Amino acid sequence: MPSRARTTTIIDTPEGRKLLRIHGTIARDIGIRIVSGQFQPGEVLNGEVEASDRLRVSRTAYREAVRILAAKGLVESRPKTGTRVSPRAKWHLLDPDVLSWIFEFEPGDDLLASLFELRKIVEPEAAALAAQRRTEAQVTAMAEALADMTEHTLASPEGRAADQHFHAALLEASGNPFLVTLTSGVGAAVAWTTIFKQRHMPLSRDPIPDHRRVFEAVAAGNAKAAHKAMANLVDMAFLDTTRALPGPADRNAT
Amino acid sequence: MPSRARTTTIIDTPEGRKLLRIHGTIARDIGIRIVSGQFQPGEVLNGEVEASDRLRVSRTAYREAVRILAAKGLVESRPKTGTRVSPRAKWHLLDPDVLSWIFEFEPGDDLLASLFELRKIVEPEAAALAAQRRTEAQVTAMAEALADMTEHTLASPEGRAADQHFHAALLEASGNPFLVTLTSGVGAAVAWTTIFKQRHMPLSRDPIPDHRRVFEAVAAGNAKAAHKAMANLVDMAFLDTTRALPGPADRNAT
DNA sequence: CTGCCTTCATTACTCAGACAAATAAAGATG
DNA sequence: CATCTTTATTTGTCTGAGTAATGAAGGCAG
Repeated sequence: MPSRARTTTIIDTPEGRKLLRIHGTIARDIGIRIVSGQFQPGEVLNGEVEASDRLRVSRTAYREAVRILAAKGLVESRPKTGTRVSPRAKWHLLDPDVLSWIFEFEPGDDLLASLFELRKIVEPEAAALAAQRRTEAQVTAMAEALADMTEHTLASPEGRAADQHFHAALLEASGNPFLVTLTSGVGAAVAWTTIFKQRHMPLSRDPIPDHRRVFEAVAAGNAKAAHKAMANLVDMAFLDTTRALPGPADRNAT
Repeated sequence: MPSRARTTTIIDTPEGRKLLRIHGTIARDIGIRIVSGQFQPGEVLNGEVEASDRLRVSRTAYREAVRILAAKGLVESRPKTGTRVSPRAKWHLLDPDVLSWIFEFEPGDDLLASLFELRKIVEPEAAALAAQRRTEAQVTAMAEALADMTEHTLASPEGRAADQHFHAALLEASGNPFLVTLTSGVGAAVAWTTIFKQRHMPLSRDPIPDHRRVFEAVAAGNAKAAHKAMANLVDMAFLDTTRALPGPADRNAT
């Protein structure tokens, strides 16, 4: 028996990506196909046996992948009927993984606009709350992150990490755990597209001053100013992102 | 061998609850213990073998439960170290299941306040967007839901369903899928507490007029009025909920 | 013909036991 | 003392069997 080349299952680990087990990679694969429209809502996936041996994995691994997708609202499985893709209304669109899968394939234009619409609603308010509630330690953390951002630019990984730290500290300062999860997930997904952006055009505009304005307003405890500064920052980020992503991307008009 | 009484595994299905498989019930069990603080972040769960035979289930079922929890960011498992509860910052607090688990055990007072803070930020804006973008069909749907709410009251299951339909239609009208998932999940969790509320006190105030004002503003396409009316509605809902939930609930001060 | 009940076939669900892979910690080596 | 190697433990994966749920087809009365 030639057996399978399973022992050499080197999981596709591009670079800074969290390395996944088999069930993780399969969940990601199918998840991407679902959010990209390759598997339409209502469509039934192949049965466990067929699917698992088409993918050359055990049923166990495949089933765990399906559990993950079901936990994120992408599929629903019942005996006799099989596993079918859920309607889009049931998808947990704000789940970090689902978001990353969406942005993995294509940003999606209208979805991107919706996402920034959400940011525009939430983040300024979060900044305003942070201005009212921030502790000294949080101000210090934001200051350090801002300094790191200034030193390394957004063109470097360190700079992007500093950007993330800045926003994380700000959200932390808002004192609302729901705002933290919401915006951190969204922010991570958007940041992922920023990398694409950097490839196409060097960098349209220096984002540091925008960040500095937000920081100073929060540090000063000026909620109104923080709100305004953050609103401006989101607007600018949206402009940068849309300008960088060229195509009309009309491959599937949902 | 007497075997086990597994054949009589009647899954605990209280009433209107979605009936769960074994892996689902286990995930829910552990999930509730995590969000309620019985399993602290950083703590490692029992090994798969020990845990699975303590629960009298197969390792497969237990593992699928862990996959679900991992998909929701509650745990992280690696070989040799085991499965450990993730820090709260990694939890997907806006996941519908996680939310329901949180509200299953204890509303949580500060968490409840944070949740309504989020609603207060998002829902008025969603109403404003709905006022600008709603189609005739969506207005009709909202009108019907409102009529049903008026007929049956919130004291009846039909009335609560109508309430959900009303808000769902409104969110749909906002044209932003992220707002839909965000608010529908949050709304469902809050609605779940409404049932508790009804048990303790009959009903403090008639919510119909609040809803009617929102509806009329949206139907008229008046974004500002819709924003204001919805803000008022959320405020009232918060007052009702906090007034109904009595205790200081000091059992675990996070 | 219609409506309800029973039977049946299909599918996911659960179980059991074995082996593989990863990795933190202990131990050996320089 | 530092670094490499070994080891033990835990999750990860595979296989094959049997169970439970359920939509659909068929039977039976009205």
